[in-house]
Amino acid sequence: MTEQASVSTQQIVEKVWLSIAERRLRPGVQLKEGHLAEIFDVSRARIRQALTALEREGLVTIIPNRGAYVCQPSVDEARDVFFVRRSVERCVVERICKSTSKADVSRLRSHVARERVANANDATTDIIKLSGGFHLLLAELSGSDFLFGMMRDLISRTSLITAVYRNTARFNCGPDEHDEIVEAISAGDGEKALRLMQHHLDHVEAELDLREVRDMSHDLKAALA
Amino acid sequence: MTEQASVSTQQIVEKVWLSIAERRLRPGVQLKEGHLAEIFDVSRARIRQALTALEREGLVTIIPNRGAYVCQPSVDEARDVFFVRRSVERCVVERICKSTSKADVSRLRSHVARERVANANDATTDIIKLSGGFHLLLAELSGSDFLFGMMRDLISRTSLITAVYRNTARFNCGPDEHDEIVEAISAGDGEKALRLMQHHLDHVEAELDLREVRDMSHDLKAALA
DNA sequence: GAAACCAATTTTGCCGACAATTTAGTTTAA
DNA sequence: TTAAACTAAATTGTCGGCAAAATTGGTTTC
Repeated sequence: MTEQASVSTQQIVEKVWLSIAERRLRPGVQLKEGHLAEIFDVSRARIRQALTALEREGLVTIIPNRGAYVCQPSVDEARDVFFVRRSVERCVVERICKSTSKADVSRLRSHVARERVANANDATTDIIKLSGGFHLLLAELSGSDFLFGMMRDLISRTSLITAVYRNTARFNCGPDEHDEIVEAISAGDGEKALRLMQHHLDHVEAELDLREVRDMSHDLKAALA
Repeated sequence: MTEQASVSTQQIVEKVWLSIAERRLRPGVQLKEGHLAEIFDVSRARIRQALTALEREGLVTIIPNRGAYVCQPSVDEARDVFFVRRSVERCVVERICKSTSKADVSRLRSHVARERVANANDATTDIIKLSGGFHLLLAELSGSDFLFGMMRDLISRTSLITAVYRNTARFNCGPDEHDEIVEAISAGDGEKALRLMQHHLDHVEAELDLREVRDMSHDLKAALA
């Protein structure tokens, strides 16, 4: 018999995060500690940790004595996130363009290459992770820890918003626009990189359907399977 | 006999936050769960919650299996926080200037008035809370939940940095500069408000002594008394 | 004399169980 | 018929205790 190592808090967070991003867990669903504990086969204490982490990332709302629910971002909140993202991403690109090393460009290129592979294979999970990861990598290369943390928050919130409001079947944060941005940075053309980034964010936001959605899935166990 | 209600998690966070901001808890000090539990007379579980909250605010670092320590922000990290603050505060002021109501200005004026009172009375605790609160109020009035949350993070980190690196005895975030900013906003002069805010942040950063500090206080109980 | 090792103590991580609160269902009265 | 009130079930909040990991202090060895 093999010793069955229990699931870590981080793994639970990622699993729930993915389930939300892939629209298997719908906004408004209550995440009951007991159910999750049973599903992941861990104690409720660990579930609790995961839920507070998810609250910090803006994916769930915890109401005292009432429980944790998948966030239902309003249209205003969605626009708010995109507004802040525009500012932050501008900041990031500006900083990167001030001092780019060859190693940085190489990391960016290899990341975009992985995005292409995921897209070619239609690997939904990888596509979601990597398209967010691109922007996260940019923040990392900007050299500001605080911007990095902020981008982390913004990306998880954007994932939720995209999951709720997107109307197209395809994920919109494709590798082509990422690629253009990388090449502009590599060429040292800061102006162009900034312009491309703004357009990129415009496209992502433009593909959202900003009508209110009220939908619930009670199939918690199946969604997390 | 009166029923002794136990201390809430939030109260513990605030208490530790203040102790750090007032330099009674020095950077690098380990915050042992057992000791804190004894000091506040609560269970370790609640201390644990408070510590994770403090970690999120950037005031303590939690190392797995090793414990929680008061953060020791490096000079680079300090500059990083101020860099981001400049961008965010610019964003906030721009948004406020676009649409200011009389009620907003009135709230700002009354806040600055409270700052004046605290300064006149030399009430250190109030001065710290209110000077941060001014910037937080600006973020609130900007109407962006995300900017508000970000400013919350930035302020707590700035408090830590100020506690570590300031060389003057006085707190620098005085009400006079705040007052000027409010009046510029009230007059609808966005350009001036922005300029004043930048100068204000310059002053705050300029009064920091950016040499490394290595100091520890073991007097945990006294610092929290 | 210094480095390495080992045991005893301290501290963190985790889980199960109990208490408090909320929710859902049923009864009762207007 | 409706609404309030009461009861039972379910869910969250909290605590104490135990296991695992790390620190400390002393001892041995080279």
